[in-house]
Amino acid sequence: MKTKKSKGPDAKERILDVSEELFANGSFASVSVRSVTSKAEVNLSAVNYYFGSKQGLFHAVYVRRATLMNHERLHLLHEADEKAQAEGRDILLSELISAMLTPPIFWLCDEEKGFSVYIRFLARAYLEESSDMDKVLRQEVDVFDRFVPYFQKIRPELTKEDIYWRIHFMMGVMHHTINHFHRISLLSHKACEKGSSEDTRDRLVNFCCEGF
Amino acid sequence: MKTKKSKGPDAKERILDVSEELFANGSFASVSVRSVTSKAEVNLSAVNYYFGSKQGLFHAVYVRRATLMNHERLHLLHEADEKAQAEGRDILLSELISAMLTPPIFWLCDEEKGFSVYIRFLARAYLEESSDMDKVLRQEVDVFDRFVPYFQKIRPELTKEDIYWRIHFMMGVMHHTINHFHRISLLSHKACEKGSSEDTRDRLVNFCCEGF
DNA sequence: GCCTATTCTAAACGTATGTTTTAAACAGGT
DNA sequence: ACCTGTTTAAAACATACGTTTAGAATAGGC
Repeated sequence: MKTKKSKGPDAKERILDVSEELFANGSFASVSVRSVTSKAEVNLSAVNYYFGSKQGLFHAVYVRRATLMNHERLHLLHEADEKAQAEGRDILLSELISAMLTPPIFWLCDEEKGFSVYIRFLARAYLEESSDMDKVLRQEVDVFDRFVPYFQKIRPELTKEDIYWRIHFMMGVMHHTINHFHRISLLSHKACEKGSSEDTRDRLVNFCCEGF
Repeated sequence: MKTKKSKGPDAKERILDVSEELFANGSFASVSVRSVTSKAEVNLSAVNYYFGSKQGLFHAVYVRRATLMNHERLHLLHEADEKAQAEGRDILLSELISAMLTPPIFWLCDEEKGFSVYIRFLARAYLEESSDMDKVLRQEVDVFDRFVPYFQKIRPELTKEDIYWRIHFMMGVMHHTINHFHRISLLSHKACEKGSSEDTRDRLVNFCCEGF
């Protein structure tokens, strides 16, 4: 019997928003259920009520936006593919890489929605040792598999192994860029500042294209 | 009054070894002082006795090998520089990048000593939010500064900003490779296995060279 | 207005945490 | 042997943790 909630913008959603942010800034263990519930202004037991456990909450944060992001990736891939076919040419390496990296990078720089927080959350989630995470990552792996044939088509000299390694490296650059977005200015003694999303994306895509 | 210790290979060192490993596999918060002391077979209070606090222990783990690693980097840089001068040529880009990446990557693949654990520890430490870490990273930043003029010499078309960005990306690929060393086989459906240290290093250096 | 399922609240539980304290054991130096 | 500084030991401290429980509040369906 679905009803309207009492407390404004849905307590459940508010918990997800808050924990997304906290998990983005700290490790799983360093974020307490109490810090979540107090910041979300819900009762302590709400987390266990809605998500069963702290681990369940973490999982829910991941799932909420993962599907959407991977759909965006596949959508961009599809678009680029159609455009290439229409122009009677192969898909470009930069288009492939851009399709993989643009959703997270754009989300990262998206100030308005909570997506930027999600991307930082994701990059951190990859480091959690929970055996859950491997299962959770499956979805992303499946998406990448869809890209592999395209890479092979335009770089036939590469083995599958080569391609997986390079995708692996690309994700590395990306996650690092995300996790240390704020540290580039420290490294460069303020020579570099956080630029626009396009600037960051272009630098990143460029680096990866050449590396590939 | 410096004396010989009673319990074999120095309790203090044993604590560092154990916590290095535990911090390499989990976040700061997820590692308990008790798990350290019990695995190191020392009394619970030993951590606070030797290092003042858990945070102090973490810091000590970092410091123990950081200086050595950065010395190795500078040593390789110096070697390459001398070799290039002797041959009357500019230093190669690959030599520069190799000097930065070889120490951590070789340590990573070094089965014998505890260095491999340290490298994983390091990559994780970068993500700890403690304001301490920024100070701790200064040392590495200083080393990279020594490399910048060389990059500028052989790539005069690049601005300092460009160079910092690319060093930034390189560290990203490296840390990711380290943190997800075990996951490459998951991503590739077992197509890729953890190869030799040379293989990994070469792939990595190559990717970074081209990206640069 | 009553019923039922859902949501929220407050309190408590048991355990694990980092740190401190107090005292015992120990190892040279003289 | 005695002293002194260092290291180990066991216990206790206070707090923070994730989770559970039992009951109050709430909202629609009829």
